[in-house]
Amino acid sequence: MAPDLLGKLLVVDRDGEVVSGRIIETEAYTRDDPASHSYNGPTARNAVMFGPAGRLYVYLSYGIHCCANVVTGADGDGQAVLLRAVVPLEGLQAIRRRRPSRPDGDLTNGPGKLCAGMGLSLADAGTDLTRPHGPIRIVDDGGAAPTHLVTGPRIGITRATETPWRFRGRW
DNA sequence: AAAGAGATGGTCT
DNA sequence: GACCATCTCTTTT
Repeated sequence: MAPDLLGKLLVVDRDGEVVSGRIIETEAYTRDDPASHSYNGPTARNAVMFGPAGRLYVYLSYGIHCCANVVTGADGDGQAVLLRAVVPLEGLQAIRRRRPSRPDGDLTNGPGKLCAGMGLSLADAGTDLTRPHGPIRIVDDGGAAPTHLVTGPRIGITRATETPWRFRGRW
């Protein structure tokens, strides 16, 4: 489920450099959801979404930006959670380097910005995020669950806009 | 501070 | 050929 990812860490650990951020905003997308990439069934693009949970689904948005999702459904379900925002934790230097002349508050506070700042791209699609020593992983460092949730409408979609499946953690 | 528009390319009809 | 799960820069209050 989407809220379960709030508070966890997205860690990118490669090229001898560790970058991480705490997930503070997500959106849920399911198979029976008109706004979801999986709505019309499996295609070449969304194949990862229909795979097992815990994999990274990355797509190209508006021809320019990459957006990262965590597959949350069982194999064949076509369900994923879009990572909308993280708070930088480790590797702030590297994140700033990838996002030149942006204020600190705008480094990873959006799905495209998050990918840019953390260095994620289409080439990373399909990565198993549950491998303890993998290059990209979701980590539960404990005690980081939000004290409460704020839900709201999803952003940037034109269908099923009334479905309040955007989740922001508050601490 | 808010609003508007352009960039840019894969995917699906 | 239309439609985007967005971002950034420029223009206007």
